[in-house]
Amino acid sequence: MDIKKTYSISELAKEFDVTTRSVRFYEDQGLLHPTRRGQTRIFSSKDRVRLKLILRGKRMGFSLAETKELFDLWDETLSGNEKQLLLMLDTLARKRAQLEQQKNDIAQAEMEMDTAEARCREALAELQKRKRKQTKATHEEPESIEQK
Amino acid sequence: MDIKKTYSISELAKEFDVTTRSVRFYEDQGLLHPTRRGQTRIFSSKDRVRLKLILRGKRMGFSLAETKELFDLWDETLSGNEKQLLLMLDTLARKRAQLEQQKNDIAQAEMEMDTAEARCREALAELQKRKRKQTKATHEEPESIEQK
DNA sequence: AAAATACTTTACGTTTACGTAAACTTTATC
DNA sequence: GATAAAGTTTACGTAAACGTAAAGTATTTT
Repeated sequence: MDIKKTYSISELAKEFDVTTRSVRFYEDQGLLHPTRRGQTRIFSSKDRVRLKLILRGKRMGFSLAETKELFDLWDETLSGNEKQLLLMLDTLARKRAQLEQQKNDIAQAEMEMDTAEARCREALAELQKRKRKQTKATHEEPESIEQK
Repeated sequence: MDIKKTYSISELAKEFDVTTRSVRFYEDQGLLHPTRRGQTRIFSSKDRVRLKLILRGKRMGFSLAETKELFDLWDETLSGNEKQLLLMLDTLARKRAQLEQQKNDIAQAEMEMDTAEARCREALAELQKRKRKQTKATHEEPESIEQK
């Protein structure tokens, strides 16, 4: 239960920081289904939710086509026959597998970033040590050390 | 320490299930740097690692350009001056934030898939119940029930 | 009513990440 | 030595996801 019932294109665009062009494109591709008042698009809170899902999907590396497939499948599922329900369960299982893969990828990436960061810090410490030595060695004219 | 030292283009392509076209494209974009024996490309195990990283990046929604930036930055970092090291640390922090966002996205998606699956199963159970009732009601001519 | 603001359609342009085909060379196999 | 297999360059093609005008309509503000 959202606060508002309907939204203009620019409201949605602003809220989710996308261009109106993108929103229209998503409609064009069948991902959003605003009604019209005259020419003007009126978006429902369902559309709003879907826009949110579209953008999350993008962050997770899903194409618009993939997201649309999910939307369509879910709509068909709501029509409620057994085959559709089973199909949806199947799709859900596959998507879960994909998410597992992504979680693994992220975990790997984090580990590698840990070691990368550690190496960076080591190298920095090494540089600092040398700097201090230098400072001691040239102790009588410390202004000779570069310090931008 | 990998098993092998060098790889042909088709070896890599097969191992990671990409086309040779893709591998050449990655080289063209400056992500891989095979040496040559005559015309033929010879890939090092460093190239192999990078290919693996490229593909993982793609699964995580990174563009080739982004991945290349990281590669380049890391190479510069290895040259070891302080500014580069600090820059790398900064980049690492930003990437971590990005990964956090992705983890949130995944967690959200998983929750939604949980409820979606639950609804599916409810709907299925509902259908089964109705079916059983039907069977009882028409108990004397059970062949009248559709069962494809 | 004039001007500004928000929205619309139509349509061509752009970037990314390759696919696909043509024509050629090099290397391995019979 | 012919032929197949694997590799190469060059170059045009394509789908996705918008960007960017252009030119018009509708609404609100002054």
